[in-house]
Amino acid sequence: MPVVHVALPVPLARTFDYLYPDHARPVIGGRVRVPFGQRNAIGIVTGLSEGSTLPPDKLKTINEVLDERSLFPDSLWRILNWAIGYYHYPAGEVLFHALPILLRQGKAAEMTPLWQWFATEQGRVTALDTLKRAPKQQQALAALLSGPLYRHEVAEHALAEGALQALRAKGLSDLRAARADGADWRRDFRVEGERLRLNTEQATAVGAIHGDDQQFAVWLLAGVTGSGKTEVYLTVLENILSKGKQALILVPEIGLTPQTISRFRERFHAPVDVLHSGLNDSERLAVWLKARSGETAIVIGTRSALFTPFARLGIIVIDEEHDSSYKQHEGWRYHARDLAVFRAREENIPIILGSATPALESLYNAQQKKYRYLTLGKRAGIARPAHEQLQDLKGLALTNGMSQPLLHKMRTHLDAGNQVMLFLNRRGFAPALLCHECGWIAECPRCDHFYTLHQQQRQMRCHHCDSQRPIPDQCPQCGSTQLIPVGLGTEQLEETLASLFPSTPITRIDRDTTARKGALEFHLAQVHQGGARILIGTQMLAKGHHFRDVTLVSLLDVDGALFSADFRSAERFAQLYTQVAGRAGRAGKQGEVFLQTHHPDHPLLQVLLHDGYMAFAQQALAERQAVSLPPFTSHILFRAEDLDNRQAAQFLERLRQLLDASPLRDDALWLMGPIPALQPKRGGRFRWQLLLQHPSRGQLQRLVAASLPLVDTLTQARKVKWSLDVDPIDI
DNA sequence: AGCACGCCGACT
DNA sequence: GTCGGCGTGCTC
Repeated sequence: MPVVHVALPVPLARTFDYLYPDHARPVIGGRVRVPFGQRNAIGIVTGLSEGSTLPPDKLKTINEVLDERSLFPDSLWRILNWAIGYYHYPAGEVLFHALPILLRQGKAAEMTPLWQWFATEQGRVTALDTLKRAPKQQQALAALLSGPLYRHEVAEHALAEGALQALRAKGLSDLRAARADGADWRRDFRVEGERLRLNTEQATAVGAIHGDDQQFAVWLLAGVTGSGKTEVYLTVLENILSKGKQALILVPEIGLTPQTISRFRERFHAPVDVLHSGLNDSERLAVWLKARSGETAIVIGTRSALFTPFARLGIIVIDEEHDSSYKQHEGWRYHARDLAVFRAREENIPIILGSATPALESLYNAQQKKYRYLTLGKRAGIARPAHEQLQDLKGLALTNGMSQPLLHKMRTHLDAGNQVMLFLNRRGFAPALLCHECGWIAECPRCDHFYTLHQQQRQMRCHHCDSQRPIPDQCPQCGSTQLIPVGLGTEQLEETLASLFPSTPITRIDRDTTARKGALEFHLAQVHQGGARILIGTQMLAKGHHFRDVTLVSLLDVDGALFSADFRSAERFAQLYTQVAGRAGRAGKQGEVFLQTHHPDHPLLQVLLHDGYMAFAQQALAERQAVSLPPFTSHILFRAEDLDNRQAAQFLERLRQLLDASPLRDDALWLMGPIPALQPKRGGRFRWQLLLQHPSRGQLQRLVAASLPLVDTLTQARKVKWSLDVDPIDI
């Protein structure tokens, strides 16, 4: 009895067997509609076989076959199936994750016609003057006279749908379904726009990649900020695209700037598609289809763009490869950079990992000769490296977190007509609200975490669970009205600076000021136009934004970043610092970086400042090796949470016993836990974790793979919410 | 994840 | 007497 194995989007490791339908032929990698419990579900066929382990009378029949061919090119199919095993995540969830929403819902995997506005015959002969009383319609008709306009482009042309509808009512315009032009870009591909002249290092890098760009190779391109990595990508792409092959560019979540996109668009006479958060579901599907058919040449996108199918993929570029947004933080916790390397191998194409501050893992791989190392050490153009100054805060009076020397520096730079950028990694007004009489502190009951005071919104907010409460007038414990904010956040910093520099415009960029769509772009534009002279921001501000007139950059709270329980915090700080330092003083102006700390002698700071990121990285790698941390060992982290603060720990304890008892367990395995998570309570749930560490990734994988089927037999498994994180980056 | 079944508390 | 709370179990 031949059956079809189907993966369904449910958190279950197994697939389900179905009988063939009468008139259609299911294919591996294609979707089917099947009865599942009481409902109908869409599944993906993972295999066809001659029989099932279940008796035939238990099997149901496939209702409908949705695809005549696989939705996944072979290489993508192999990667996803490998990832199911590596991340120990249910097949259905992984496969569905890799599809656009509309395909998950069962929509056809074919181009839907795009609606296009055009001027009717009557519209074309009508004099524009007759629409004098309706300027919007006049504008719209004028636009149509120069050519038809896709409906989704209406807003981009600053036109209104309403005006076009009004024209239609007058018989001057109409809508028609149009296929997007299916012209083959390869026929008239050419490089256009202004090519920058490459310096020696850039030319060497391009030459090396160019010389070996027809097969798998991982290139780690370590280029200091401003050294022209993008120009290297563009030049390498010329060769790939001219052979008719496509390119995939991954960028971090907030690195998707209009400037980056336009550089790709301007350089090549070829279609460039961007997968950004502003797209709706059908636009995403359109990009997916165009990439699969080979109709688009370049796809630029964030993490999930990795799963785009391509007809002829020729290269992958991961920009800012160290960025933590490449790691998915919930559900299927894949790392897009790691999967991209795997994909490049499967496709037998080159991949470029670019960063000014490569991840220690990547540098280690380069040392192991798995990656080929290219370096760009010179800042392109006339920019000079920034001066660095460590300010010892011990014994100094602080004005809301700022020392006198810093304020003095700020004045000097502002007086010279330049901009100043201040980093403080704490949004809100103050991180706590305290009663002056009795010492009571406002705490979120669901997280046991202090509420952050947000004065503008007149609220206290918990930054862990996002709950909010009004600011109390009185202490609930003693009734005192003397409630005082403790500590410093960006909101308060802005207020303080506004009184210290009353005539200087200030812009604050953090999650609170950029929550509204387009708000970030608005603030950035304001800074670029010089409308803001002091910039205050959290880490958000560090990534990818280049401001020409910023000459002073300051990290106000270095110590907060330096002393943390997470062994990766030093690496992250070094990356932030290096990125930030690179922001100061471009365009020929001398930049300065000003660090405030109580520990100016900290060895990490010393190495970082005197010898730079790469020297720091060498030292950090040596330390990791000495204490057997990644990349010298491999981690798998089990997390569990409960409501009573008993079950999660119990579950992990039983899991630990189970792992200890496994025949695959060896002496090299190091088990840590169960211990409370770094954030032990969140949203009313108690969180625990169990860390597995092993020098051999393969051994660790085999142990976990063999033990997981037994986890479901633990009685606590259903009572707690548990998950597994392979190669966790926040422990 | 959904969805049904099932067995105990506050309502017309 | 019923509506509905969410614990438990199953989905080819």
